[in-house]
Amino acid sequence: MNANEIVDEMEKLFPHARCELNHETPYQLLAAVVLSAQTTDASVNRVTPALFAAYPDAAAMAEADVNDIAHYIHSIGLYRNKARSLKAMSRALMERYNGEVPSSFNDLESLPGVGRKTANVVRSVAFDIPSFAVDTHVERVSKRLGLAKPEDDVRKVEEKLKRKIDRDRWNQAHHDFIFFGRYQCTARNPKCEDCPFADFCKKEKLEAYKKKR
DNA sequence: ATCCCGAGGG
DNA sequence: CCCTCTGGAT
Repeated sequence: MNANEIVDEMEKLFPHARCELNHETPYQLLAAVVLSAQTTDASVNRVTPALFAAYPDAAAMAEADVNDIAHYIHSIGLYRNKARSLKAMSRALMERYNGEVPSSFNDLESLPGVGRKTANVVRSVAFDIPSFAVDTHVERVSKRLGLAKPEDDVRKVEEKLKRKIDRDRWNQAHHDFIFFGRYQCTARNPKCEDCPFADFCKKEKLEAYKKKR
């Protein structure tokens, strides 16, 4: 089964795969993705309504007190770093981009608290520019399905996925991988019984590799 | 005890 | 490459 056929199967399993971070604007998506590091989307969605009611855009967040931001997002963890990032990112947006979220990868990645993964998600979801963000789910699923090698870093995984999957499918495939990873091919206790990829899965091999290092 | 749509610093 | 930041869910 080649990569495009794998994506076909994922889309049969999860026909409604999409971004699950609630947001109204590109700025709110950007902020929500920054908050989503090492946290579930459900947890982020619990804090963003009050956070965005208080600070709906870059102009408001740029003027906010970091401790006040931290109070709103405390329950999601890593809250000190994230509060600092939100304020610094928003100030940079005001100073360099007139408060608007830029669509270029380099502009996005230059923002405080915004790395490769966040920049790719914003380009894909907010601007519909073909991208492939590699997060914990995409990396795990790609390696289990043999689309990447155990020793590949996220950068290498992204390269391989882009090479193997048709460009016009990148944005949807990203969400297909996330849903598959989140609801079927979970990190712990994956549902291998009814998995269409079980016959060529590299899960055991991958765990053997991880153990001896 | 492990994992969750990571980024920055060493 | 590594480490740290961090609460909540399982």
